[in-house]
Amino acid sequence: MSEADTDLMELAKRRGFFFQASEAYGGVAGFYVYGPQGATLKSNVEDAWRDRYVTREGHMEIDAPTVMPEPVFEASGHLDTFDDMIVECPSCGEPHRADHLVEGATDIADAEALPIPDVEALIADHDIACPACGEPLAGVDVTDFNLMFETAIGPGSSQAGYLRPETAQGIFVEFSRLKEYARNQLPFGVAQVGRAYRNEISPRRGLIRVREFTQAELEHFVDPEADEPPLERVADVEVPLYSASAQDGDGGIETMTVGEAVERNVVTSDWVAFYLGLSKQFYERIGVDMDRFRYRQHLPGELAHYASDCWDAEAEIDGNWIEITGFAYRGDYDLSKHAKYADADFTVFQQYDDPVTVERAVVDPDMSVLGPEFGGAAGDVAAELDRMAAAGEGDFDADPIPVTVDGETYDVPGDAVDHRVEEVTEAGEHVTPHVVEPSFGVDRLVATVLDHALRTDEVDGEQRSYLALPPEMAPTTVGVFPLMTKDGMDERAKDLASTLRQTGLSVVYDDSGAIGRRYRRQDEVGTPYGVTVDYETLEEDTVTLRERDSTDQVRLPVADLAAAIANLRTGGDLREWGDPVE
RNA sequence: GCACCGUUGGUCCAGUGGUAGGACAUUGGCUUCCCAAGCCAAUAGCCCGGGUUCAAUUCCCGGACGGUGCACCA
Repeated sequence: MSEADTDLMELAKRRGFFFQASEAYGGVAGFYVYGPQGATLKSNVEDAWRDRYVTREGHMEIDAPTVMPEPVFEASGHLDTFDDMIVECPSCGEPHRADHLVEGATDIADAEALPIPDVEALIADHDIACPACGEPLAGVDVTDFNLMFETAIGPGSSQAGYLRPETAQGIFVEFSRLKEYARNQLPFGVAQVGRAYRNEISPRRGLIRVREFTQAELEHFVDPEADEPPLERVADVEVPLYSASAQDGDGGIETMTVGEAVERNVVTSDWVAFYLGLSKQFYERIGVDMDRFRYRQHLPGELAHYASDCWDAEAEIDGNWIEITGFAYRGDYDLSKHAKYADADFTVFQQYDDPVTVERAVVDPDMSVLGPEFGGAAGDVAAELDRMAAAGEGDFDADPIPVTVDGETYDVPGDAVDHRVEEVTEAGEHVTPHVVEPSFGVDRLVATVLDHALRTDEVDGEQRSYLALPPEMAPTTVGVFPLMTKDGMDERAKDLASTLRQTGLSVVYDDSGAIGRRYRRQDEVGTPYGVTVDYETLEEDTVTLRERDSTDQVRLPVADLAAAIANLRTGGDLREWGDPVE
């Protein structure tokens, strides 16, 4: 842990950005509280995200429950793939993936699918030993460790539920309603900002790996055949790319435009490329240092069970690269899985430009004949006839027509089956949309923004540490101080603070201690502007306005203050608003 | 989950088998100050459980939490 990291943790705790939860009861690993500064900062980051990915892109936002019933996660694959079979060596204590050990010792390719008793038996039968120390593992319990938090829904013999491990499932599950709201038009995007939960084996490094966290996810549903991303909007955006091949070889980060990345096929999915470009602008806006930022492609073995191409946005914190966003092309994996398990429609009907006419074989079996003839099997026979016709199988000119169901052959009288080829006009088709998913870890964004904002410098020979947060992100926008608490300066300053608050600004009033100390206090929590009421204010209605990063000050009329601050927030120049002080 | 190290006012640290001290911060007063000034005062602490002991914040064991390494991270 470096000095900078320690400094940041200390600052975060002392000034109320974030701290360990439930410390009064000894604390619990992987849970954090955002304090008064941190909660506002986080909310500012979320607002900027909403503005970028929902408002400006014309997508919709929903807010789904964090608890969902078990079948959701059977469908999503999280029950199977999100849990690990652990066997712990009784001798050296090393935990191992039991299924991996079995796969290594046998021909079984997918031991994870086996029940635990079978895996335990296989370990005994094959004399599997601990890879670390050689101790035989026969007879040692294999335990399931699922990274999802389980809960019970309702009292008594309630149904099992889980805290969602990603917000995305709350969107996929509600797809059929959501597509209705999108008036059955692809493409459309659904966003969600909310909590997700993973029972991490080993939470680490402050906000970086926690058990309860906030995600901001966008699920962009597109027609894989017809929809193209508006690449021209981001074609000229330069992005630092760290490709899989560069990671394999000795290559490094290569900066190129999005257009070039697509051209050279460095990023294979155009949709992913589009979001890499769009998102870079977002990161810059919230204060991520672009010198400590890169897009890294997942290595083939690293891909999630649902993803075909995946890039992570990574930020360097304290010498380590951490994932702050995953950009995945999830294909139709999720919607197809839910379609299989759930009782709803996970497709969108796409109308053709012009209806097409196709020839289709249809059968119309006479059930008044099949029924008495085959009894209970009649329904299955009819279904099989249907299938045969659609597949172009079987000989419908024969009499009788042989139909095989469950290994038994039924002779269907030829005149009981009306078989013909019809011309059918189709206006469109049901398409399972593909999903492009930018998935942001909000807590990691906050951690990055703080880490990248922390500065130290010297003012008039005194050390100063401050957070160079973008004004839009800063928890407080302006501090108002009376130079002294006498001759009415404090009253005047309180009035001014109140007036500024009415304009919607986040304002702090402080009259404690010397003026310099008050500037430092606000510097430390990243407040970008400071206003000081002095004797001249009382006489001439002017104040000094101070900028955090430069500590420069100008004097300007009180009447101009709100406009000046609004202008500075959007990149204005302090010196255009008044004469420099000293 | 394993291993090593750590845990003392709000924060960062020092220290002790007889329950503790500093720095910074905070609050009040003096000072009336435009970049952490000075003086006075106040507030505030030994992670939890068990053991050894007349006595444990200190020693021993266990736990929780934190850091690091390994494993894990769909």
